[in-house]
Amino acid sequence: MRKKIYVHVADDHKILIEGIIAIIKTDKDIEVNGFSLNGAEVLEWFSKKKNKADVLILDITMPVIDGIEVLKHLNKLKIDHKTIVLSSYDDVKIVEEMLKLGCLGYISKNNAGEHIINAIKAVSRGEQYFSDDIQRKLIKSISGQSVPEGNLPNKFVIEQLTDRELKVLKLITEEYNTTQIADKLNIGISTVDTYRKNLLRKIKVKNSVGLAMYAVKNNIV
Amino acid sequence: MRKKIYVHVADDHKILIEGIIAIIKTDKDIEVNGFSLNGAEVLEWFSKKKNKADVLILDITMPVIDGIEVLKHLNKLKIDHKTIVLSSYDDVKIVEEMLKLGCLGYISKNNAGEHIINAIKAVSRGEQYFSDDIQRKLIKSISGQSVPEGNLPNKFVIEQLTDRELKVLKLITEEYNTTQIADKLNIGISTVDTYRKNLLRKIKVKNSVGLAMYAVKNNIV
DNA sequence: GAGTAACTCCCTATAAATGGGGAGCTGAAT
DNA sequence: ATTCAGCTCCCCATTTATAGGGAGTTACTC
Repeated sequence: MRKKIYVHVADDHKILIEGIIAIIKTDKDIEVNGFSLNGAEVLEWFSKKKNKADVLILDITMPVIDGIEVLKHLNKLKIDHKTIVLSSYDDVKIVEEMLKLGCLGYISKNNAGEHIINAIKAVSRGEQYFSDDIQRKLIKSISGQSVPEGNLPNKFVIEQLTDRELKVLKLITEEYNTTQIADKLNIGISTVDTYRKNLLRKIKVKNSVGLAMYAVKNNIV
Repeated sequence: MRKKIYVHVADDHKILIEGIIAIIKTDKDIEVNGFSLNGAEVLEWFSKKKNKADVLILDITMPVIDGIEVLKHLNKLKIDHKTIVLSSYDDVKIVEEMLKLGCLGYISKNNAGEHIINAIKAVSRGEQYFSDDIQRKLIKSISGQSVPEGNLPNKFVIEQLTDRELKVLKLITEEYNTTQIADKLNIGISTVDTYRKNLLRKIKVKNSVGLAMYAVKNNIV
């Protein structure tokens, strides 16, 4: 019998983790030996030497630290990882960004079930694995638009947001306008304006709607 | 041996459906005999007479028709249902709205795994079932703020959006401004203004950020 | 003690969004 | 044949957001 493959699962929805565990149980070569509910837990788990997983299944949108940041930190900490990204956002740019960060597999949540076992086995051998729909999108992107090589990544390189900026961002997503936010935080309108300007610059979006979308996608709200 | 409980699962993420099926498989009294990936499919399934499920497990946020609308339609069509709502939004107001629409159980996705079997058995007997965190929130809401009885529901009673309104809504979430939307749709700026006004009125939010938040929460984007 | 980051506020000016109304046209349904 | 919903566009007026800049305070680090 061949060596067991140990898997760590990270997703902020426990039901999804449990589902994956249940699916993986059907294959006796694979075993889930750890899971995390947010990015910080992943890093903590992997930084403990006694813990070891052959494959990391990683959701992108998680609270505290998101999947993108997790990969960056793992790389920075020189922690070897074979990561499968599990995502509801099938934006090609994000796929490419994750690939640059060293993930080996990318599966859309829409059809993860049929792919997850094969994906784990493939990446544990060091191979790449993408679910059908991701493959289609990647091919379309490459063939169709010949992917503008240089200008993808920095959309995701967000400067750290300060406490105040985060508070303002949260209130923006709750549909408050500048005056109301100023009232709620007991600061001046100009100050809120400044924070919004900082947010727009840092997150690189065009307007408050963009801020809100960023907040949702990154579980800040 | 007692009679088997048949379950229909509705969620737009197939992996979640598969996870639930895998979990339910561990109990031999329960069997999943159908699933849907959106609200329209649920209604279609239940309106066919040969199909029958004792329990419907229903996600709130689904494309085409969301969980709230599904319950309304089931009620309108006089289709008997024992529904467990499965949700990531633990807003008490939504829980109460769903209860008014006749759902028997309400489980947060965060701890669905440990609850789902018991919840199915409970509601199949006609009992109510809520996961711990939902119970806590309901109690807190009732005891703490003595729930303003009358003013909850209509936040969720959304008039049907037209094709054009949906297109505009989608473009708003993509950070386009009125002029750019007008260009993209080859219509006048005033027209886009009209659609935005209609959207604000129908969805009952204060600004475009509110529209964007509604759109993500309802998987319109 | 100089530097820096975060927090705070201000000015000016333009662009955009919001709120209220009205109104014509079309195609499908009763 | 009329009604009605959806699509389209317009008017007016006001509020808000966006964009560019500057600048003072604290608090913490090197």
